[in-house]
Amino acid sequence: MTIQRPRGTRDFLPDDTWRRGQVRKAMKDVLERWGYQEISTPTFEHLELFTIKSGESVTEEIYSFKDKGGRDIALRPELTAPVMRMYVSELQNAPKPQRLYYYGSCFRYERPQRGRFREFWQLGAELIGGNKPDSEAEVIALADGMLKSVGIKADIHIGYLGLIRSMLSKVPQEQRIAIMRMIDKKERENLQAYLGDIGADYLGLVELIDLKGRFALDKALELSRDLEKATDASKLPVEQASTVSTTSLGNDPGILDSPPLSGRASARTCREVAAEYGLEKFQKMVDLLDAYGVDATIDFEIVRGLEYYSGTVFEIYASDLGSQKQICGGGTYELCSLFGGAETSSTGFGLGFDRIMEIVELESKRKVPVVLVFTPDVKQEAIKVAKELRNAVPLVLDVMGRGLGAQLKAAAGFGAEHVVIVGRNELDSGKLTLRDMKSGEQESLTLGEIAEKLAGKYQCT
RNA sequence: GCCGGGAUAGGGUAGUGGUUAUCCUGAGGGACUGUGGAUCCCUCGAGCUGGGUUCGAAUCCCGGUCCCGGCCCCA
Repeated sequence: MTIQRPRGTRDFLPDDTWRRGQVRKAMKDVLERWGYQEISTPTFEHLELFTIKSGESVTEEIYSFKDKGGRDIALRPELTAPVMRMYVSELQNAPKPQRLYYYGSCFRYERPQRGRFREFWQLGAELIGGNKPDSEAEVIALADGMLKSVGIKADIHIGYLGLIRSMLSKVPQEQRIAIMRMIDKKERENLQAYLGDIGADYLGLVELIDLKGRFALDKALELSRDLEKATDASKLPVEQASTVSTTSLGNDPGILDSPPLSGRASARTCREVAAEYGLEKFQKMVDLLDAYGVDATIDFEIVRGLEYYSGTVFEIYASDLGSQKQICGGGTYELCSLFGGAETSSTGFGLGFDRIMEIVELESKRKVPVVLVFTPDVKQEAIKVAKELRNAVPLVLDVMGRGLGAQLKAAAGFGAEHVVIVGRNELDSGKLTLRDMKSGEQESLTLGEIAEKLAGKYQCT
């Protein structure tokens, strides 16, 4: 009986690992060109880091345990919180903005299915220290560039929480939470009915989220004007919703338990984040995206359900991925104060690396190393030759004690394109035999000539 | 947590109660002593797991594990 992998985990064979490496490298190249710097954080953290950010309910989906010192430890379920923790403790006084990126595995105790595993990889970026339209546009354009670099065609949907939060400032908080949830869940009928029940039809929310693209923006501008008028007239204290409150967990059971909420509700009750009209900011951002040449759909239905997002939010979808088609999510948020730092806006995103791997198509294939074939009587010399050639190309040589014929046979089975043959004749003449395994042609060349000839064909990546 | 479909050598498979479990591929060894995947020979290697029904179970029934797809959820 062999030992199995734990549920929801995967082994990556050499080919898989190579493919993942290629994709990762292509996307990292883009990040580096945009001036982002890689960081890494621990695989496990104090459980508290994640419950502070997302509420106690997340513990249900976290791999957590008590260590031998009695500490509550969690395998990280995401990377934003660790990155922000690191920023608060190490980088608060560094020049802003900070452009950072990360790649690493995360763990969630969930039911595995297509594009969803218990250990999965995220590649993400954070631009910390600004909330201007410029930051948001840069980050979205960066995500777009990364996906394009690996040939993925994706739909980018961008929303703006400033407007919706402002609209919702007119209704009590519990209702706000319920409404956000219904928008996020795309429960249109329920939303319509609920807004009717509480007499909030006049907000025009359903109309707004039904529109996509340019029309959505026009509608938003219209609603924004109405909103200003209404506010002026009634002198409603907009600050009620605009105040940044750093109150941590909302432990009010009345709110947590109020139907029809569950799950994310606790996350939303964590805190209030600044809400402002600022629709012109969003418009500027859209114009900048245009300059970047990014094709995005304006979609106010994107609310990302999380209380700490404050400005632009976005999600990216890939069509042929079935039910788990979202490959990227991000936005502008304020998390620093939760971890004890001065409040700072950041914009960032996380890419679901495994889902991307399901849809990328790689044109290149991995090169099989050159095989050095030798007659057993010159093994010592062959090893010295191998050592030299390895400066130029990846190369393997027999360790199975095979004779020349068997070595060639093995090289053919191995899929080698080139074989270098070393025997007494070659050593005496000073020229080695280079055999092209496809054509069967052989030529006599010096070690240097072989190295030069093959180097270009076996560039290690 | 819920619903559906699965699980037979390393990979791919056949087999609806009957005793040595099918075939392909693969891997290792040998023949072959300085030139190819051929051929020949030998070897290795399997019914997820635990119960039950039965004279007898890969096959039928139940539990569990894992995989695939869909819900719930997705910080």
